[in-house]
Amino acid sequence: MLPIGHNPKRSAMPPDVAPATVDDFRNRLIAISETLPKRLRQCADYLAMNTDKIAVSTVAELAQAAGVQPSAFMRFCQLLGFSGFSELQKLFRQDYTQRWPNYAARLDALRSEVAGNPFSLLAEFVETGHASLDSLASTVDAASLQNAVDILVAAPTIHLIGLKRAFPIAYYLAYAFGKMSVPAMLHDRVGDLDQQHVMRPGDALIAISYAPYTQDTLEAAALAAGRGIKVVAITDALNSPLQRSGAATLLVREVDMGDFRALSASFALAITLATAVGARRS
Amino acid sequence: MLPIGHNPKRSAMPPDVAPATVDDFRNRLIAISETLPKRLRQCADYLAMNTDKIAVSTVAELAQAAGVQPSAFMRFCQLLGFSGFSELQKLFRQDYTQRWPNYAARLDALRSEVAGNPFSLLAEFVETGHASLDSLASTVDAASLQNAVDILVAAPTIHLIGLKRAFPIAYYLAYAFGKMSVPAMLHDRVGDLDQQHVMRPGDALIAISYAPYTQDTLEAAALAAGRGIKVVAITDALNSPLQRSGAATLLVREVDMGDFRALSASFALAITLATAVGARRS
DNA sequence: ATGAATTTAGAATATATATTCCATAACTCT
DNA sequence: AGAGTTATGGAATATATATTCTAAATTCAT
Repeated sequence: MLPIGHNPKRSAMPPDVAPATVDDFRNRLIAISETLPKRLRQCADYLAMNTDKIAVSTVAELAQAAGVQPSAFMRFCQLLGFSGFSELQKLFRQDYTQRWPNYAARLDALRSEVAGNPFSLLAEFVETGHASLDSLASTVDAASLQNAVDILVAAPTIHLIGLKRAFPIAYYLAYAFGKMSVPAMLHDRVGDLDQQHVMRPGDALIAISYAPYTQDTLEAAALAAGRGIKVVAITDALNSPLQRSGAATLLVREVDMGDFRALSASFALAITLATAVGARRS
Repeated sequence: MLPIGHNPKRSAMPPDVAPATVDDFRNRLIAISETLPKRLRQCADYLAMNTDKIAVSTVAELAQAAGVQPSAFMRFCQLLGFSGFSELQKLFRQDYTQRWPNYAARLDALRSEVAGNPFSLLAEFVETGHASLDSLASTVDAASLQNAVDILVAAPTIHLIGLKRAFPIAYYLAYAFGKMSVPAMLHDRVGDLDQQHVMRPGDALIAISYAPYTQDTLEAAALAAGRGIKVVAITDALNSPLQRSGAATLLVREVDMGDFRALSASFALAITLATAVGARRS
């Protein structure tokens, strides 16, 4: 009956004292999440990724989101050392009101701060990311997108080429197609493509290149076009050399900041292509 | 008895429809606050300066803070057009969480609409990209970022590992570091790292992994940590296994849609790291 | 200053939400 | 395989919280 005294059992025991700060909470969460049974682990995993929701949700909501019964969630709170959910929530509500006006205004404030501060730099890149995403709606139109999807859906195998800065996108497309069992081949040099048996009639090639255009990518596109393979180009200018291969072009203007360009817009476009093609093929 | 029909009395009447957005709320608040009797005006004034507290407080708390009875606060909510306080609070809780939309419902909507319409799919991915970028402000804090940059600046060589979905980010970091002549090595399997001579004392490792975590990445981080190499982790959960390597963690929540996740936020963070480190090194 | 209308405070009630309990299911260990 | 232990789901209960109601106070127009 007495809960006093130490217990050498395998799963974690609630400590005598509740976490007093959000950091305490974090640490305790990390500490116990190794040794948790299924449902309680679901709670831990969910909260680890969604700490921000604690302040504004009910147990019922959180429990459902974690795929768990409210009672399980309750027991989890107690394992963390709280008397119940209310106490946990109180902690986060306090934290929320403390560091507020920041949340929305923070980025603005930071942008004006001294350059060289990494955090204000982050604010800048976040901003350029937003800008790039916004521009996507005006550079890509529904018809060309539809056209590109149609081409890709019809292709037995989709070939991919993108080098240097464009490589992450080509890779990601290959990864996504793979996940959806869409036959795709990622190429990282023209040599591969050059062999007759690699690209077969009816196949399609997605070529990705931004200025200054990578020679290999252009060659690959030209090679494919020469063999009657349809080319879908993801590029950044109307007069991009990729156009010369008669490619179905999807235009992406990444806003650049200094020497580097974010790829937010390109990725949004890439996932769209992958998902749309995946959906149509299955 | 009938509340129908207009009333030409001096003080404001509740409108038929409740504010649907935070902006609506603000406008309505401003509109009526001129013509309010004492206690209700106190409510208005208090909320005008403390809108952020609405999501995480009870009527009793807010009423007390405004120096008013709960019932007065109640009547104020109704003047605003809400059925009661709960409805008002719901608006603000949603506004706070809306950045992490409810995908279950959303995906269903998409599945029907999107099959033949890639453009609306693109719109969705653009939106999730925006959401992910916004979330960075709340998951990454200035201190951890600064800490990570410090670690990387001090390292003679920066090692990079990120596989599967995280690979594009690792690759991009390597590319960016390369452009800035920061010594960096991209690893794509643990084997490389395992050799004593590859990671030298003082080096740092950037490990990138999102749930479900790739075993090789975790092993690499553990291996590095075991040799006293400092680890900077880019990951998505507090209890991410990367934490076990005592890594300096940068938390990124990519909003996911279905099986795929955009990488907008991760890239913004990656470029920031690269640029900040590059600037400090040169 | 007086009556009518409006506003208010506080108690009473309704509702939402957290929390506990217990029977059953899933493990562990021998 | 079977006893003992731990974990789970769901209903039952307790508690917090929102909301309504009414009598009293205040305000306003005349």
